[in-house]
Amino acid sequence: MALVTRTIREQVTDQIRDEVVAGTFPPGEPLREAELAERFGVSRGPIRDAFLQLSQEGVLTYQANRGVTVRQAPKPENREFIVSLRQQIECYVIRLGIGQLQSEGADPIKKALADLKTACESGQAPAVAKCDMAFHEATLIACGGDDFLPVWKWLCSQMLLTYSRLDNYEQVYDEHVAILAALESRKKQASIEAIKANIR
Amino acid sequence: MALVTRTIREQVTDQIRDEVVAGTFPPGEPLREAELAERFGVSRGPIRDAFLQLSQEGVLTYQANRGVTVRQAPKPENREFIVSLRQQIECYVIRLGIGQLQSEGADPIKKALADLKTACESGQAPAVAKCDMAFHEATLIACGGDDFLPVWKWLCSQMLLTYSRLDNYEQVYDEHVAILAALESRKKQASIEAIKANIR
DNA sequence: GGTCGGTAGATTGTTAACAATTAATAATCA
DNA sequence: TGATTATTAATTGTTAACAATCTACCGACC
Repeated sequence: MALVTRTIREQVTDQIRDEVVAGTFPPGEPLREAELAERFGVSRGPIRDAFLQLSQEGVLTYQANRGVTVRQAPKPENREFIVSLRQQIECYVIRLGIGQLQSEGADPIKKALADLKTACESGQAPAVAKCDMAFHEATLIACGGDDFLPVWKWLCSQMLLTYSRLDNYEQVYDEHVAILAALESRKKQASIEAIKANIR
Repeated sequence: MALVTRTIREQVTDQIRDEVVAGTFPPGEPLREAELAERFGVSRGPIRDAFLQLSQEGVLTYQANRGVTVRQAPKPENREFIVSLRQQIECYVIRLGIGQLQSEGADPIKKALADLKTACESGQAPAVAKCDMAFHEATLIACGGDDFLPVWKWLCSQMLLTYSRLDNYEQVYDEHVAILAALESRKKQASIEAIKANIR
């Protein structure tokens, strides 16, 4: 059992990230360590760790002795550039790694796609956004792009902080089906086109 | 007095980052919390915070319950791409922000340039690398690119982990003089060219 | 009326002790 | 002998208490 033993810090970090992205906390208002510690039933230590990590990820803003707040969304004029950087990274990793992608290497991507399907059917935007990211992360890992994960996550966080285009869940799902299909058939150019069409 | 009150965590983080970049710790060998805590005369708390932050910055690699190690340098084939991303960010920020750059806004850049001169004359590679980064950081801030600082720092860390081209200190200094001159005269295209020539 | 200074409460920063996990060594059994 | 399981030491993860800092409030003074 117990394939992975997740530490409290990791669980708390994921939970807070989800809530911030889902818009639970009003922007500008500080997140209090003691409050969250009590809510999760843990001490302030892991909460502090989570705050620090999420600040680095670009989800929260940290000020010494004054705590953290939800990071304000990037300026609209910067969004296009951020999207471009994320596109470049995913396309670069695929271009380099699709050749050595084994057939069983795509299994995590398939699983992520199944989760995404469930989320789309449920119609809950935060769940869809989370599964969407998980799909792309699985793709990056499968293509050997682990090295770029931190910077990729930062870019994704910035995108998630802005209003996202999660309106047509059916289309979202279809686009990812197309990505997986192109990857599995080892079509480099088609995969890149599918990724570019999806990231926007 | 006391322009900024730097927390212990920040001081420790900077110190460890400097040492890692300078090559103090052999790659692969774990960094021990207790050992560093004793060396700095603080408790393990701030050390843990520093480890966590530096892992996010891409300087260290963190494994649950097993500590951190110096991150191995990115694969050589990825270096060119990383350099390209950093170039794009700096050029983008300058393109967008050079218009609203006030004359006194360049003061921190001038100060960074003076520090760089001192470092180049001393001939110590780690000091030069640090001042080099500080110069570019000051430039980004002056042009209103604060938002991109985390992702920019990650890219820089990756570059610093590979063997760098710090051989001709005089040229390094001259290149930065050229950058500042172009910025101060508000020449957008010339600034971008100077930046591109320097980042490699 | 407005500003300066101080006090009290709230909040974050740091520490040291304790718990849980890991890795290496020794002991047991086939 | 070889492999497998206890044991133990080293290390990280978590907690709770203590210290330092900041914020808001209130009163004295000009």
